[in-house]
Amino acid sequence: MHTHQYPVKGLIPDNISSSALQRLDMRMVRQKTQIRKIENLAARQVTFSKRRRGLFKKAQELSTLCDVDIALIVFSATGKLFHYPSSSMNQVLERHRLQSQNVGELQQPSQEMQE
Amino acid sequence: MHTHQYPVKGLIPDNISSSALQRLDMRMVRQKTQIRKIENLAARQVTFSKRRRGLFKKAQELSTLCDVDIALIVFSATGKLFHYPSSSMNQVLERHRLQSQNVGELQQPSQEMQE
DNA sequence: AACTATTTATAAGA
DNA sequence: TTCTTATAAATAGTT
Repeated sequence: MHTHQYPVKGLIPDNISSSALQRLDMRMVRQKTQIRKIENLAARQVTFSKRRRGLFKKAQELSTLCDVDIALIVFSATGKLFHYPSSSMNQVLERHRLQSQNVGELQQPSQEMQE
Repeated sequence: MHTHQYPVKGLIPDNISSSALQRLDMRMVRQKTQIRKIENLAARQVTFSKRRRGLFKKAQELSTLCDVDIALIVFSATGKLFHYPSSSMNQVLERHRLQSQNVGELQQPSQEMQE
C-alpha cells in the first residue's frame, strides 16, 4: 500500500524564493479554513457531508453527557431534511414554542454565538 | 508564570511495576471520555458549558460554509433555553413542520446518527 | 477563568 | 464515496 506523504512545511529550505513558496503554499499548507461560503459546489457538498456528521455526533454526545434536550434541524441546499431529537423532536419543539410564547421577544438575544 | 507540565506517558521507565503504573494511570492518562451521563453535577455543568459553546460554533460554521438552514435548540437541565437559528428560527421550524407533514413518518429513520 | 496535553474533527489528496 | 494523513480545533483534567 502506498502511503502518501503530505509535504511538510518544516522541510522547505529557508532560501526558497517567495514566489516558489507561494506556489507551494497552494498544495502544502492546509489553510486555517476561513468561515465563509465555499463557492465550489463539489467542495461545498463534501464539506457539508463531513461537517454535518460531526455536528450531529456532537449534539448526541452533549445530550448524553449532560442529560439535556436537544433538537437539531438541518436543511441541505437541495431541501433535504436532516434532524436529531435527543428525546422527542416534538417535545423539544413544543418546549421551545411554549418558552418563546412566554418570554416573547425577551429571550436572550442569541446565545453564545459570538466568537 | 508557572507552566504546569502534564505527566507524559513516554517518560515512564519501562521497568515500572504494573501496580505503580496503574496508580499513575489515574492521574496521567486522560481517558477517552466515555459518552454517558456525567454523574458529578459540577463536572456536568462545566462540560455542558464547554461543549454547548463548541456545538453552537460548529452549527454556525456549517451554516455559513455550506449555505444551509439550521435550527439548534438546547434546553439545559434547569430549563434554560439556548438556540441558534441560521436564518430565522421560525422559518426553519416552519420548513421542518411542513416537511414532516408531507413525508409523514416516511422520513429517513434518524439521520446519520449511527457511529 | 486560564492552561496544556491529548483527543477529535476535518481539509486535502488518492 | 471511502480511506489516509497532516494539521487544526475541541476539550478533559488541572490550577
